[in-house]
Formats: sequence, C-alpha cells, structure tokens
Amino acid sequence: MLKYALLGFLNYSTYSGYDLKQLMDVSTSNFWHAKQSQIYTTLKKLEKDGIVISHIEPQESRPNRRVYEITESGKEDLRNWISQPMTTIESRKETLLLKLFFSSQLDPQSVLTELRLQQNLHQAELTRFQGVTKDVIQQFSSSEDMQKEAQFWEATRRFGELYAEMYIRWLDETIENLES
Amino acid sequence: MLKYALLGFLNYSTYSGYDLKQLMDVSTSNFWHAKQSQIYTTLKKLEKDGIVISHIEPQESRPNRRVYEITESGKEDLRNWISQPMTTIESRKETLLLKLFFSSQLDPQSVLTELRLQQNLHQAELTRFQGVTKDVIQQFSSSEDMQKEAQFWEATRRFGELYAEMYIRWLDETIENLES
DNA sequence: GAATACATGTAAAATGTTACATGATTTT
DNA sequence: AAAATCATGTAACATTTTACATGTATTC
Repeated sequence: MLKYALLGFLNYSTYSGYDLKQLMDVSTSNFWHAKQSQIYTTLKKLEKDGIVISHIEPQESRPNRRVYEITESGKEDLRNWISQPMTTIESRKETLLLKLFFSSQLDPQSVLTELRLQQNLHQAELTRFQGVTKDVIQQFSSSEDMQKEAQFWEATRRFGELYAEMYIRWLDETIENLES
Repeated sequence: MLKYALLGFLNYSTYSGYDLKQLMDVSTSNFWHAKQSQIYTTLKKLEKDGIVISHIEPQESRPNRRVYEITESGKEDLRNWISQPMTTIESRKETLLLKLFFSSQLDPQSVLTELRLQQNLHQAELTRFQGVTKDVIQQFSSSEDMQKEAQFWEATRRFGELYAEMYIRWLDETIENLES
C-alpha cells in the first residue's frame, strides 16, 4: 500500500526518496507512515516494475539526488486503485487495548498511571490537529489551484481531530470506571 | 506483539493453536487479530524460546491436539510487558484516508459512493458492539470469578463503540461537505 | 452431495523495522 | 565542539499475509 502513497505524491511532481519521506511526515503520517529505508527499497521495486522511472540529479557539495517520476502505467495503476471502492472495514491494532484486556492481574494503580499518560499524549495530538495542522491546510485552501486538494486534506485532518477527541473521552470514562 | 496476546490467554488456561485462533476471533479481534498460520508459527517460536511448552493430546477420529502451557519465564515476560507503560501514541494506518487524500483527481460521485458504502459497514459494526458484544460481556460480569476481567473487557468494547460512532459522524460530515 | 467444523501445519512472498555505513554542511 | 540536516543506500531481522496440503465428522 505504501506503493500508492508514493504514487499519489509522484502524480503531483517528481521527488527523491528523501523528499517523499519529508512529505509523508508532514502530511499522511497520521494515517500512513513509513521508514526511510522502506521508502527507498519500495521505490527501487516500483522502478523494476515500470511504475516509476528515475534519473540522477548531480549536486555540488551534497550527495546526488535520485529523482523519481511516475510513468503512464503508474498513473493508470494509481487511478485504478483510488477508484476501486473498499468493501470491508479495515482491522486495526491497538496495543493499549490489548494491554488493558489482560490487565486484571495487574495492580489497578499502574493501569491508571498508564491511562493518564495516554491522556496527555492524546491531548497534545488534539491540540496539534486543531492548531498547526488546521492553519497549514487553511493556507492551501485560500490559494486557487490547491482548493480542490485542500478539501480532501481537511477531511483527513478532521478525522485526526475527531479520533483524538474520541480517544480522550474514552480514557476519561475508563479512568472514572476504574477509580470507583 | 502477537506473542503477548497469546501469552495473555495462556495465562488463563492451556490452549491449542486452534483454540487461540477461535478465542482471538471472538474477543481481541477488534484491536488485535492474527491469521491461523501466524499463530502456529509464533507458538512454535515461543516454545523454542522457553516461554511456553507443549504436549500432544491424542484424540480419536480427529487430528491430535498440540496443547500449549505458559512457563514461569513466560508469566514473568507477560507481567513485565503489561506493567511497562507506553510512552508514545501508536501510529495507525487507515487506507480509506490515504485514498481520500489523493481523491481530488477522481470524479466526486465515486468518492461519495465509497463513503456511503463505508457508512453501512460502520453502522453494522456499531450495532454489533451495542448488541451481541455487550450482551456477552454482561453475562460474564454477573458471574463472580469473571467480574474483574469483565470490567476491562467492557472498556475495550466501549472503545469499539465510540470508534464506530466517531467514524460514522466523520463520514456524515465528509459526505455533506463534498455534496455542497 | 456439498459445505462447514475440527485440527494440524509448511512455504513463499510481501511488508515493515532496526541497525549499519558514509560524508559534507549548517546550525546551536 | 557537538548536533542536526542533507542525502544516499544495504543487510538482517521480524512480522504478516497468501497459498498450499491433508483428512474425518457432522450438519444442511
């Protein structure tokens, strides 16, 4: 699936592996992330499959950049993937819930400590979604040629915001139940 | 991490790989799932590491069962994992959001179709969490020796319920925004 | 007669993480 | 002087998925 994240960006413009890592970190990372090493190896595989092509851009006093470009076959692959509707719900993995599920043997105090720690973390996330992230997207939506994109980006931001709110609410409830 | 899901169950009782798959499917699968093949190979690895031990239980007219038991070292490992607090937020992967992020090039109608399909799926999930799942846990909580466990199971069920509600709300909002 | 449940596993491929390796430039 | 940024990549390992393989007993 990382494949389609990379193709999505390369459909806008050409980028190096390094560029793509930076882009993902500031945009899709809330719902899709990847390590730099995986990005490099995946790009290499995509080139072998004829979905992207690369060329070297020489630089002075910095290592050369290998810049990737999407091919026609890549564009088709991407379009096809986006237009194919998902007919199932994605199954998630939530380590915190797994720990909680087996926490009856643990002393209640350390469970509460962990949940309170998570409260702080999710509160910070929420603030970020409502602050910096929102501002950045609003700037894009005021520029003409980015307006259409910005609408979709805003939808993914909003998901992050609602998710953080839901998580905090659940932590509040759970802590309250365990305290009594 | 599947390791700890398996150890968590084996801490209650001895089980075969088949049993563990059934158990996970009806309990943790909303926040932790695994394929049968992964469960079998992981159990084998855990035995090599001395965290569980197994013995064969012969059966008539059915294949023999290989039943696993947690060792002392396994119990310690599990306790240690549960008591170690998580100091970061887990990063999720949401394919639907990834698709949406790159959907500006697609025709708006097919995006809406996909979102409406997801609405139905999540509505069904929500109903399940509020119905069957809730009933099962309530039965456990009325039996004495399961009461403590049931409290934690209920917390994970409640997460599923809130998540489904949040998801539906987000889909409602997003569909409305795209329609206008 | 066909499908599902019981019960085990192996093999191969895909995906993702951690660690290693290099080296100049820029910022603290 | 140390740390961070720019920029590339490889190797090893761990995790997860998909597909294959077998065979009985029960239910529809």
